[in-house]
Amino acid sequence: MNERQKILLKEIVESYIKDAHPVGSKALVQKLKCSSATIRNEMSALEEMGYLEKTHTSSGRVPSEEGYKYYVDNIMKPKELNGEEMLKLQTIFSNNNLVLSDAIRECMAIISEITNYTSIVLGKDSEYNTLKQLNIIPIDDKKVVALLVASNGHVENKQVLIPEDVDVKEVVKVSEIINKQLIGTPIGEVPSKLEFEIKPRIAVIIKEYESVYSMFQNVFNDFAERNGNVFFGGRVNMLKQPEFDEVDKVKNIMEKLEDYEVVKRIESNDEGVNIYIGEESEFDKDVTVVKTSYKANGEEGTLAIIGPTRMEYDKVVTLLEFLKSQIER
Amino acid sequence: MNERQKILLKEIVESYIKDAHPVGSKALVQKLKCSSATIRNEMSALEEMGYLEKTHTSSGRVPSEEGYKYYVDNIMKPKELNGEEMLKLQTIFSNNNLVLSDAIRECMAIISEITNYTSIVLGKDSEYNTLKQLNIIPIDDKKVVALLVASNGHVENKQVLIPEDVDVKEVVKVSEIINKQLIGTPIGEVPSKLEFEIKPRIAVIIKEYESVYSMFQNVFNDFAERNGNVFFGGRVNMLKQPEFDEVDKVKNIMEKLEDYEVVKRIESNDEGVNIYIGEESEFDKDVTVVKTSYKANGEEGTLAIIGPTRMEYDKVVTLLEFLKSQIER
DNA sequence: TATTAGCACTGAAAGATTATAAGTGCTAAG
DNA sequence: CTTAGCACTTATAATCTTTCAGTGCTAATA
Repeated sequence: MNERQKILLKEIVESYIKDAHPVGSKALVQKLKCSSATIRNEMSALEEMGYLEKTHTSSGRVPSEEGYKYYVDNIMKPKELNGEEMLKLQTIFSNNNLVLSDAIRECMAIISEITNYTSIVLGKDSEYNTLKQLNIIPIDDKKVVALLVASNGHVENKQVLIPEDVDVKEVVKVSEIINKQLIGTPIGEVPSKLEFEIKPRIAVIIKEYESVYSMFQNVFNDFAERNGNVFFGGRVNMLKQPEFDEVDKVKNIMEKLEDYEVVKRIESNDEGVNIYIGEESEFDKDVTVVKTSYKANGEEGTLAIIGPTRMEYDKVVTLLEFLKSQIER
Repeated sequence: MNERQKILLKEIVESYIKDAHPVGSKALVQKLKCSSATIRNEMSALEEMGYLEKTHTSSGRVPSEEGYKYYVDNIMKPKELNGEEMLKLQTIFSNNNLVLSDAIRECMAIISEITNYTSIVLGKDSEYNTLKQLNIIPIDDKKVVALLVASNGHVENKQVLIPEDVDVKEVVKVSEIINKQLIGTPIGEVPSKLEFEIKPRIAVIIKEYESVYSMFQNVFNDFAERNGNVFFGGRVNMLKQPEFDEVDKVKNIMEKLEDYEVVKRIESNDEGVNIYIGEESEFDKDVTVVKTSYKANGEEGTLAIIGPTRMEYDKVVTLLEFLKSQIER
């Protein structure tokens, strides 16, 4: 691709991102300093190469998925953030009462507001995240609250009814065994340890051990695959984009966002900021997902922005990179 | 309103609920056993009275807000549930591992699925709900997890950074004082007791008591006005209704659903099932909110269904009543 | 050889026109 | 009081026309 074609692609992508209208040759004579005929020639070359598309035979050009990709990989320059926005994000990190994961969520909510895209924070239990404590708090003689605290500070709580034939005291006793035995175990390994190390031990001391065991199994399973660890910011922003003007399309995307299985797949392990445009976003041909992972103080997870393919890539990438740098300080 | 007019209104409302088409006079000759001209006369009487509307001069009739209200208050009969649906809901309650609040949420999710409307469960801290326990669990020397357990089994957890100049041990000490002093205090009164009874006491033993106090204040404030107590089921269902075919309209409604202040206003204290049609729904002129309160084992809250004014009122009311009866057993 | 002016052509979008169908209200007769 | 009959209304859909923003191609030009 020659230099002029690059400039042309850049201008087309940026103009289309800006106002969602197909770009015609005349609109670019100023920028390219050549006639519209020349631009048309280059445009049709770029179309040949697969970087541009027409909405109909005589319309202006629109970037194709490939076009966006090329733009993102080879043309786009990081956009410097405006001071106000940077300040907003920094202020949150300088608030000392705020714990990292809350700060991240607040920042992503702000980024959603700034950009009008939807943001997602996907927490992850690292393999270094271990069981710190299990508390059983009796509420009445039928119900206890099980509290699980992980070494990274995450807490899961679950109310459980104790089986008819079991005494609260026995449940507490089991929890003490678990505490002695399993503290320090990586969260992922807890269920299996529970089965092979704890179950036999409680079988000895409690008659109805099956039901007690399955009660704890229940609690820990929830912990291991907990869905509570997802945060959404600006979910409604999706509805503000002109490409999502059909309720049906929005419905499809929203349904995917409600489906934990789909959202979980966004998870990233890549240090860098990655961009999934169109079909590869797995949401819709007109959707882009920008994501990166973060890691700090034992906290670990994914930051993602989801919006139209016609996205302000430079801004989003810069914002995510900036937030990431703040997190890792 | 004479008998025939009642029947007419019933048929029009039900037909419109069923397929969202304005109802013409001819379509009803079968049901009313009189000529279309007679029906037209009655229709125009009902329109005069404000129960029907036309979408344009020569269209069929559509129920007005008043029409729905009259239908709901004076005509509608509770619909008997089909066995399969009843069974689904009952099964959830017969699952013994499931705690009441979780069962309620699952049921409302199912009701959303059955009806294609959106469901909301709004928990409420009753005045009988008291502080059961405060745990401080040190994560590292800068961070602790504060766990608050209420007498109804609800748990709130918050990670907090301890102020620079304060030692973890002091924080734990304060938590012990709070535990001794405040257990059994209704949640709503905790913040003020904290200020007037606890603050003076910790001032004596800790130098930097201001920052420790504000830390706890922070934690308890969150507990008192916690937003985590809202559950949504079938949020996307809104998008399936033909009256919500404009993205803009959907956007407005969705924005309100995201706004805790608005959602909180749904809260009901009424034993019965109440229906708020159109403007009085506070969401949109085409939205209806059906809601009722529940109370059982110290759990208390509101069940609400939100959908189009063109709602299957009989079914929704029956479902809510059935669920309520299950809860209160 | 690369650029550009010129021009015929294309298709979407918007407006005008018409036909159709589903409904109404009103009148007059049963 | 009910109903048949009919003129009238309006949305909806289909067809046609115009306009306009764009194209691609050709031939002339630097």
